Order: sequence, then C-alpha cells, then structure tokens
Amino acid sequence: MALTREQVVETAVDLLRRYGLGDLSMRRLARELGVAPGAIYWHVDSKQELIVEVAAVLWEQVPAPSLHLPAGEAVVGYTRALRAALVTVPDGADVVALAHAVDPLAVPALNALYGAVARLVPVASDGAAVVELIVHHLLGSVAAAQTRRQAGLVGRCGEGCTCDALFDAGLGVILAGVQAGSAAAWTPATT
Amino acid sequence: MALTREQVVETAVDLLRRYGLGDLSMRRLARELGVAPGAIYWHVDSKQELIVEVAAVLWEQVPAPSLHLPAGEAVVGYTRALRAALVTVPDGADVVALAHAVDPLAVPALNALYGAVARLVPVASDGAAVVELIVHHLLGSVAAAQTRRQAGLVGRCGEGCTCDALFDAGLGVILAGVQAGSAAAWTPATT
DNA sequence: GATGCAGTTGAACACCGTTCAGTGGTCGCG
DNA sequence: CGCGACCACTGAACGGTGTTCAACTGCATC
Repeated sequence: MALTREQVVETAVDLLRRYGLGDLSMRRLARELGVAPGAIYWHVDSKQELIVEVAAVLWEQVPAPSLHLPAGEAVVGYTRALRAALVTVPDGADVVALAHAVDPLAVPALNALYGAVARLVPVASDGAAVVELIVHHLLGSVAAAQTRRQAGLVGRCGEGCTCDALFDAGLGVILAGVQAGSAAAWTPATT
Repeated sequence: MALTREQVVETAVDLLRRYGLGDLSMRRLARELGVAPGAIYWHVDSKQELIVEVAAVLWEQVPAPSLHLPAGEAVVGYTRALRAALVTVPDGADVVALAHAVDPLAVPALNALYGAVARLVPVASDGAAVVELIVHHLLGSVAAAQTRRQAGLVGRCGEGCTCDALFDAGLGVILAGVQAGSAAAWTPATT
C-alpha cells in the first residue's frame, strides 16, 4: 500500500506522543512506517513542514469555545483546555512553538481564541496584544510544566500540581487587567 | 596558552551573537578557539551546560532595577531592558528558554525581577505567578520578534516595530491586572 | 633525570536532515 | 499484448552533529 501524507503525519504524532521530540527523527519515523528515510520526502518537503502539520493536529484536538458562553468563561475555559491538551504530549510546547515560529498564521485555534478575546476587548489592536500575551503564557507554562515533570527528579507534576495553579493565577491576572480597562490605560504613573 | 572555561563561554557568546544558535556547534567553537573539539569537554561537561553559562552571560548584561524607583516603573523598566538585551542576540530567546528549562533556579536576573514584583504584590504566592507570567511574556515576545525579523521576508523589525508595541501592551495588561487586585480576584463570575 | 598530571589530540561512534540516480510496479493507450 | 509514462520508493551517499577515549605532549615538582 502506498504511503499517505496523513499516514506520515499521524505516525509522527504517535511517535511524539510516545517518545517525545528527541525520537521524532525522519529515520525513526521511516522505520516506524517500514520504509526508507527518503520516502518520507515524497510526501513532505521538510521536517519543519512535518512539525507544522503535527502541531496543527495537536491544536485541533480541542474544540473551539461555545459562542453563547460569557466571554470571560469562554477565554478561560478554552485556554485551560488547550493547555491540558498540550501538557499530555511530551515536548508539546516546543513543537507548537516551533510551528508557530515557522508559520504563525496557519493556526486556526488562535483565531478561535481571538474571537473569544474580541468579545472581551472591544478595541481590535488591544485584542491582538491580549491574544499574544495569553499564547505566550500558555506555551511558557506548558514548557515549564514539562521540564519540571521530566527533569524534576521524578517530582511528578500531574493533576493539581503547582504549575496548574500558577497558570490559572497568571490567567487571572490577565483577565483582571483586561477588565480593568484598555491596555493603554497603564502608564508609568505621574510622569 | 591553556584554554580557560571563561574563554570557552566568552567565545560561545561571541559566536552566538554573530551567527546564531545554528552555528554554535562544538566543532565550530573549537575551530574558533584553534583547538580540537574534544578539548572543549575538558572545560565543560556538555553543550547543555555551555548554553546555561551563555544564557547567564546574556542575563547579567542588564543591571538590576534601582530600589528607590516606584515598584511599577521598576518592573516595566527592568522587563523592557531585559527584552531589549535579548532581542539583539540571534536566537536569544531560544538560548535563554533552553537554559531556563535545564536549570530554572540559576538565573539571578529572575530574582531581581521577583524583588521588584514583590513590592507590587504583597501576597508572596501571587508574586511568583506574576513573575512567571512576565517571564513567559518576555520570552515569547522575544522569540516572536526574532522569528518575524528573520523569516519575515526582510520585513525588518527594528526600533519601534509592532512587536515592541505588542509587548508593551501585554505588559500593561499584566500591571493593570496586578493593580486591580489579587490574582485570585477573578473568578468565572456569577457562578 | 624521573614522575605525575593538566591539557590536548585525532580518531572513532552513532546519530542527524536531506538529496538523488535508479528501480519497481501500475496504469492507460495504441 | 506491448509499450511508454509516471507514481512511489530504495539505497547510498553528503556533510554535518554531540560525545568519548586512548594516547600523547609539555610543564612542574621531587
């Protein structure tokens, strides 16, 4: 049977899920597919492109927030869900950050997030800033959690660990800031 | 003359500054030092350790905020300075994030930031959350700026580009949130 | 002069992403 | 049926990577 692009991406996701980014090499992927390394390059231009595709799969596994939810709840719920989905896959933050770096536009999940934030912040430009802020916090938090889990001397970082609380607290600060007024509201005070 | 650990680190920083992380290989570094690759391993245990050291140099180049400054100004000024220092070195965000992942504690700059934030947020646990939030925003913003600069089709991202404005806006949201009250203040509203 | 050790070499190991000439196999067409 | 075209793949290679290690210098000390 001929290999499919989807098959390649799917297997890559599986490999990532089981062994992490370090073991997601073209050669390892080819071995897993029972194929020569070169074969993969017929379906995919480069490893970068593959990773973008893998990241897309990771994003897409969490559904967009319901529109008839209060805006604040939608943002918090969606962001938490995204985080929860990413922490479970090893090096999930790195993969997504890498893909985001290569092609920041092609991430539908961010549009969904933007939609929810837009209902919270009327001014469009501020909305972009808030989305960016949330994404940075999200990716940073996931990366921190994963580092702590694996390098933390088996200091498990499962349900209800400090990382989760820190993340929620940060998210709370962001929402409080948004509700407190436009982003431009804060100035170095009494200049 | 015998090689020094400092010499190795210094040259690594220089290499990073001039050519980026991609060209910071042990072999390239050895060539730059006029030495065989193996020699480096007498002064440094691994590349990871080297990168932690490099990151430390990058952090340390910006002085801690003055203590007799209003807390808000101190935080904003210091954070901006850190960002400014990091964006100028190629892949600066990656290096620092990598080092931060390997050894999150050994970063004196974060202690300085923590001190400034603590004067803003009385509750200690919230302070940690805010520092974490700020660091994530900082690193994410630098990474985004650098990506946009090099992959942005020569879309230069110099002084006063959109990235800077987005960063400041995000920082503004954070400070507004902090001033609006404790991080725990925000709840899903009318539960 | 002999001993010991800090510092370095050079070669090797096991990988990595990527390219490309060649090769089957399957399909449509005459 | 024969024959070309083309998709999908192989196998080998290229030029890198981090890391290890026995063997070798050159210098200080006894």
